[in-house]
Amino acid sequence: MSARTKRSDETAGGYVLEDQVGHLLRRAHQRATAVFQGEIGNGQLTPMQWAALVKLDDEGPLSQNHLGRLTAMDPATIQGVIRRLAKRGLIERRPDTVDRRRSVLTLSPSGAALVDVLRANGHRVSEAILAPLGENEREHALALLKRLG
Amino acid sequence: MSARTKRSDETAGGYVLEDQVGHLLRRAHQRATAVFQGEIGNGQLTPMQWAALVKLDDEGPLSQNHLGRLTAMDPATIQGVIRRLAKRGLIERRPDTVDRRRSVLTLSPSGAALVDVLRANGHRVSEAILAPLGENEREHALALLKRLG
DNA sequence: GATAGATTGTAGGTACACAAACAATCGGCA
DNA sequence: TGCCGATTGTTTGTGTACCTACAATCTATC
Repeated sequence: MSARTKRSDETAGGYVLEDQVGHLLRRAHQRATAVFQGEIGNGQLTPMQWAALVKLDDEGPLSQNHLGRLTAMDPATIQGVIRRLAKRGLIERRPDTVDRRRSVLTLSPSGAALVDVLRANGHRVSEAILAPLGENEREHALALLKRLG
Repeated sequence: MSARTKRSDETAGGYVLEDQVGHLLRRAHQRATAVFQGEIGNGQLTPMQWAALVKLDDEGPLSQNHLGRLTAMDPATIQGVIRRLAKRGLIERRPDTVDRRRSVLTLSPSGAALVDVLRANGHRVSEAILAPLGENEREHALALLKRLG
């Protein structure tokens, strides 16, 4: 194999990059984040930061690792996300009086206000990502993705 | 809204993070890369590096940017991928005699050998990622993902 | 043949993503 | 009470991923 005989010349059963789930998932995710940047209405905000803000708004005060689990982020990853959000004043951290390992996270007033304003844009983001699919296919796509997660 | 009234208490139409395509795509992609690392059989190799190697094997010598386009990578991103693969001796770069801006990439003998050996594992990776779905759903899922990319 | 515009590769900066290793702290159990 | 294992958060290191800006080079057009 390799180099001389092109894959496209071969019969079925070949490994075609464009047909692999992993590659397709990566490309779809790529486009999804690009759409997010264009539609969320706040150039600073990334998808992860948005997820953290929304979850904090929905669930109320949480520890850092707990928020990470709810948003599917590594402890090392959520740490950076929180640091950047705190630096911008959207999140406040205070030590937990009961468990001295933890710091409790809450949305700042401006953080909560931002979430309220941008929630509508969040719906627009999801619609734009799903735009290539018909109305019936969207529910089906979501169901399949949930099983693949 | 925000903080006091939990989203989960509200009626339909709320913005639930777990139901957003972007979030689901991110989680599915997350799992896909984890499965890759476990099944590809080479601890060093990442999904992007694998994509670059396979495409080079399929298409023969290519310029760096061209390879990036074929694998859906930014010029700045493919640059790093190529640098690491070249450092490990899996890819060779030589200046293009015709267009002096370009450098032509080829698989080294060991790079080509690696692709040959691991192609079978590539199929195993894709199957493992799709394992949660039934036989009929897989084709449908691939088709939907192609339209979302 | 000169020049404007596009393309190629590089560099610096920011932001995920995860593994590995670590100190501080908590919880349960002897 | 004392200790061991688990949890919390941090740090370091590597690898995507994209933006902006840039120098070198090519191409199309005049």
